[in-house]
Amino acid sequence: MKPVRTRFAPSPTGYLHVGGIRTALFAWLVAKQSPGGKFILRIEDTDQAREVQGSAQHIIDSLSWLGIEYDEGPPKDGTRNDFYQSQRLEIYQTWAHKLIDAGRAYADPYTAEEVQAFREQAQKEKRPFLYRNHRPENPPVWDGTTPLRFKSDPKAYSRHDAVMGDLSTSPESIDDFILVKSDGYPTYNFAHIVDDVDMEITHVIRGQEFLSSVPNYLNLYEALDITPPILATMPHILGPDGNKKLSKRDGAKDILDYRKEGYLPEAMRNFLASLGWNDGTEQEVFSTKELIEKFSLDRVQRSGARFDERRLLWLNGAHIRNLYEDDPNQLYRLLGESPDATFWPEEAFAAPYGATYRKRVLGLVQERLKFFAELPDLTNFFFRDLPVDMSLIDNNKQLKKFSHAELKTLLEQAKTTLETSDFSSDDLTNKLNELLEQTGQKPGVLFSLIRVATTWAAASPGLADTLAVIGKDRSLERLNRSLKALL
RNA sequence: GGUCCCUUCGUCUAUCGGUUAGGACAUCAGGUUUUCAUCCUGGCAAGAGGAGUUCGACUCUCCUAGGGAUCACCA
Repeated sequence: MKPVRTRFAPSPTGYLHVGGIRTALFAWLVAKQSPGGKFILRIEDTDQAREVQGSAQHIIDSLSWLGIEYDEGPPKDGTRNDFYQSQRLEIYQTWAHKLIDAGRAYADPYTAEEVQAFREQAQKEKRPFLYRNHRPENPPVWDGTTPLRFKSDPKAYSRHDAVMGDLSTSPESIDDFILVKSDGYPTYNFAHIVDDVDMEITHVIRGQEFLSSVPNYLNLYEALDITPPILATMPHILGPDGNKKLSKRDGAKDILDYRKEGYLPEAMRNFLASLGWNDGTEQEVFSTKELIEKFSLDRVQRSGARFDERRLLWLNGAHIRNLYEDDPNQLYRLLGESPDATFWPEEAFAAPYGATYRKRVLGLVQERLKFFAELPDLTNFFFRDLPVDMSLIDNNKQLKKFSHAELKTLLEQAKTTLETSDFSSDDLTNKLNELLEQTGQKPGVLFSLIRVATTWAAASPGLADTLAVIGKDRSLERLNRSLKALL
């Protein structure tokens, strides 16, 4: 049994979005779950016109962020090697001549306009256009200045697709497609077949857009006397609305945008895998180790899955909580390691605060953190005094029933009591309970008031914990300031 | 139009002929001494339609409808 070798073969025409990266993930999982399996990255840059500068590097960076490391492929610094199709032109030439010699390829004598005329003619007659109906009887010798076409042998096929199951097609699906363009570059249809053989690829995993071309590929494999690899066709990921496949045009995000917003690669892998795959149990949260163990192509859904970012958000939160429980320092480290930016509020690195303080803050907010970029909103009041905002009191459903004078009296009492606390979390809890008795107020009123007066934030963690972290001096300072504001 | 694929809650999905059609996200309602979140409890919510096979069909077959892919010197 040959070792498993899978590949991801994008063309460098822009960034990667979730649709493309999911295909890469699945190919990677198939390779990793097999002992000795290899995952290969190949850049399909045979269309000079569509190539976008820097996108090969961008693809490499995206895979790297997601931890989808390839065993063979382009150098990480972006220099070109044999894993760029543009560097393999001689190889395609050699194979092209094999086909010519075998009488299975011929020079296309028509101009683009002539072919177009055939096409329109067929369309007018409401008949499918097949180039092979116009196959020239005595094609000229191919000199490389015209396209080279495959001389097909149309027939029906029944085949098995690792995802889609048993498929069958009629001879109408097969035509004389172009192998080599007049600029000397091979088409995808030709190049990928040659490369997959050359690189000993065992599983070709790719998107649904290629499904209708597969009969042509099968025909070419036969002409080349090659046993086709295992073919697996992934259904498309659909955009948030409509039934169109997810595309950059419709605003599909660059996968690296998720890094910028502070999503965990682990969560992203989980999310991607769950779009169209599950293991048949009710498990939702998977570690990557589990994905490698449990993934299988035959459990991939055959219909398209709609991309729902809310699910990603939830999964990311779940993974953040797991991460923290495993090792609080791990989350802390990740927050500092982003190549894009620090996720902490700017003030978090000012003089009075150190790693210990930031870690305490993180302990209080980790369970409400969905992605790192919202950290400043969740924690800014730990690091700076927020401006007094009376609407937080006047719009509060508990507090708006009271006059400012009444609230001020309550707050005075709170201050007196809190001044006697050592500001440990436990002692604060006791003191706050005493205060409830003293004032006869409901916690809803008293705690809301103190919370707002010491943070001026719309939301915060539990009161005692929050005050303990903010500290005695600063908490009392803020109380004084709030008392002044409550005239 | 030709060829091919798909069709279970709003969304992602489970079900290998027999289930009160299950779970998760989202949403709604409660609870956990305030808020936000977490966590817990509960609610709402689905087999596109029609024939057939069968004792029995979401599951198998056919038809219809709907959706999608593709029909480039793009991948």
